[in-house]
Amino acid sequence: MSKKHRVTLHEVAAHAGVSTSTVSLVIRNNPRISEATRKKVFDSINTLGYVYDRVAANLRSQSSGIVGVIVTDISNKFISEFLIGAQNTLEQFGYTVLLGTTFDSVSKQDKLLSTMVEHRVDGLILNPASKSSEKTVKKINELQIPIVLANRELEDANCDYVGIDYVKGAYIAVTHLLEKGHKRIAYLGGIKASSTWIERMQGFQLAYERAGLKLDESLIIDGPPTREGGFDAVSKVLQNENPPTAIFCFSDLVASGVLQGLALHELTPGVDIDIVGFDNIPDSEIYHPPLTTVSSFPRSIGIKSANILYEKMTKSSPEKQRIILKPELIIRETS
Amino acid sequence: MSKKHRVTLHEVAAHAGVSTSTVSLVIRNNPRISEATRKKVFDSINTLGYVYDRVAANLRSQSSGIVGVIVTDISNKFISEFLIGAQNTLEQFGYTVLLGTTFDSVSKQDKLLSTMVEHRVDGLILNPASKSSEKTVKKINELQIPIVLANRELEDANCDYVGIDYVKGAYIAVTHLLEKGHKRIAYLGGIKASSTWIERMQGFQLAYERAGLKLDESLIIDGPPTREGGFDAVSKVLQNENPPTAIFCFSDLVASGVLQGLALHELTPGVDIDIVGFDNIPDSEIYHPPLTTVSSFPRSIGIKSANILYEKMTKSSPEKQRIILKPELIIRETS
DNA sequence: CTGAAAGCGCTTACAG
DNA sequence: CTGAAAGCGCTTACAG
Repeated sequence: MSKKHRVTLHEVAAHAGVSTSTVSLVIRNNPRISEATRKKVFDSINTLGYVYDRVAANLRSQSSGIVGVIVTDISNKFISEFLIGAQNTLEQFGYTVLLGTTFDSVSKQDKLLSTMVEHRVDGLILNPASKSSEKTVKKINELQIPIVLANRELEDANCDYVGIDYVKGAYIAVTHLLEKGHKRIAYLGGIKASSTWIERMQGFQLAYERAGLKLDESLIIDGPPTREGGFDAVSKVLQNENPPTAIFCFSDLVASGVLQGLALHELTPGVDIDIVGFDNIPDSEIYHPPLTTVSSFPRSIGIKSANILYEKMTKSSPEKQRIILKPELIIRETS
Repeated sequence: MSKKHRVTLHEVAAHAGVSTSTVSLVIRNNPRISEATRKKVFDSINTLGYVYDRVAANLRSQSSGIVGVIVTDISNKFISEFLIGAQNTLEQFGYTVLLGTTFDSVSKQDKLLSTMVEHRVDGLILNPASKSSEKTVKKINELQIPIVLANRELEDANCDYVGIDYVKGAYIAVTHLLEKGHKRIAYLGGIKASSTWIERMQGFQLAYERAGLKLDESLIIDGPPTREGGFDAVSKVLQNENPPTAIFCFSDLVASGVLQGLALHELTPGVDIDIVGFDNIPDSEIYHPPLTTVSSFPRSIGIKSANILYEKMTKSSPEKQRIILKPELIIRETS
């Protein structure tokens, strides 16, 4: 093993006494090579310490074996679970994952999209930033590679999509609160411009309509889909002259901030005020107190996204797919 | 914009009426190209919709612009925070991150290491699997690329390292419990073979020694560094004929499982039994009840790791570095 | 079942 | 300040 020089196919071929084509075929397990030759080549590979150069292979074969996955925030458990599902599935198919995190910034997202294309990714799974604009959609539609959107749908984007039914999720959560007798329910956190926020809002309204109630706009406070966002939103809504008796949170992460804020005001969730989250992240179970929430299925979304992408990358004319998973209500101690 | 064909440097050169070398230099912002030529070339790039092909560039220039980051578990908040730090820093330096998750499996780690090298990553940040063996170390030492280890040190590995002082962290946690009058303290979770477990054990022992106490091996139960691991360990230790009055947990994640297990036995943390975690992940603050824990600094570790790796990738003969961050005790309600 | 030759799309000296 | 030519390390038809 030399220090700087990388062993090439040529050298392996020379050492084994065959042609480079043969070595290439052996490496890729092509069955039309005889067992004897195969063994000879593998011996040479081992003694020379040859390392396959995918960069060269990719240039020649015009595919990279790399899939880009762009998400908004890996420290959000929902997203990290989603990522695990996508990554595991992709790796099983033999792909490697190039990860990008946008922190919900559209400009960062644009940059990542460009970088990934320059790296010739074979496909892309995108969990779009909340404020993705028409410009983003245009860019995505111009991309010449398979792409699937996850968790958040983009209007007019010509892509496959995997997500959950946020309308229904919000509907069951709010209906649960209404059935408990609440008439003033707040909706806290999440970016108003995003499809995920809008769809929850639709479910929220639907539940109100069916109950024959009118909603109070002053109880709807949007903000970043983070713990801080939840903390700020609850602080604001508690200053309302007629404060809510229950809160529907955009996500469990937002709910965690809401719980923090309530503790500060010495309000006990489930007693003084009812709270419902969204996502059912594992930690919601050990929040203080354990959080009632809507269960979505991030890992399944990741797996499904990867499967669809794989089909798009390998089949010639796959059908466009749109998969919507059904949510469930998990009742714990905050309601 | 044609549908299948990718525009090449050649075509841009022809369109702009210059040579490919010139286009190449323009793209890479080489200052020795005149402003006029530069503009002409950029115009052609835009009208043709040219996309830079890094795969080709990388093959020729023998560097990929990609850094591999291999971690044990992105759904662990400590790790995801670490990743954010590393990734942000690396991206600022212009690198793209190829992510690998081992789920603490050594064989998966081996495979990922190979894949990354085949993709010609320029450098590697490795958060080693708990049971990484001598074989792993040998493999790492043979790698011809810069590599920095994070969070867990590997004996005899010839690498830079960034982590925190686990001995001291465990020492301050256990001393805190001893000062509260506890004499039977359990140590739950974590893999016995890993440096992170061993170092905490050393701190644990040191605290006991200074207090003039002898430790009881039956209160030391190792296991996977996960919530499930914590749950299982606490279930076991509670069956001890002389159960502990306090528990030092390998990590906050383990502590979350311990809290779950205690709830099942109707023991109230901070009242019936004291608990201390390790990591100070954001959620520990809203655990039920809020967890006393040792604060480590995952994001800083990520940032430091990336900085050191960058130096190694760019400087010719950097000094070997070993950075150990100091932990702090955060007292909340479980003790 | 195996080999000789061309080429993927860039960058790199080198020449002018 | 710019161009012609070689080459990075593979894979891909094609021929035998």
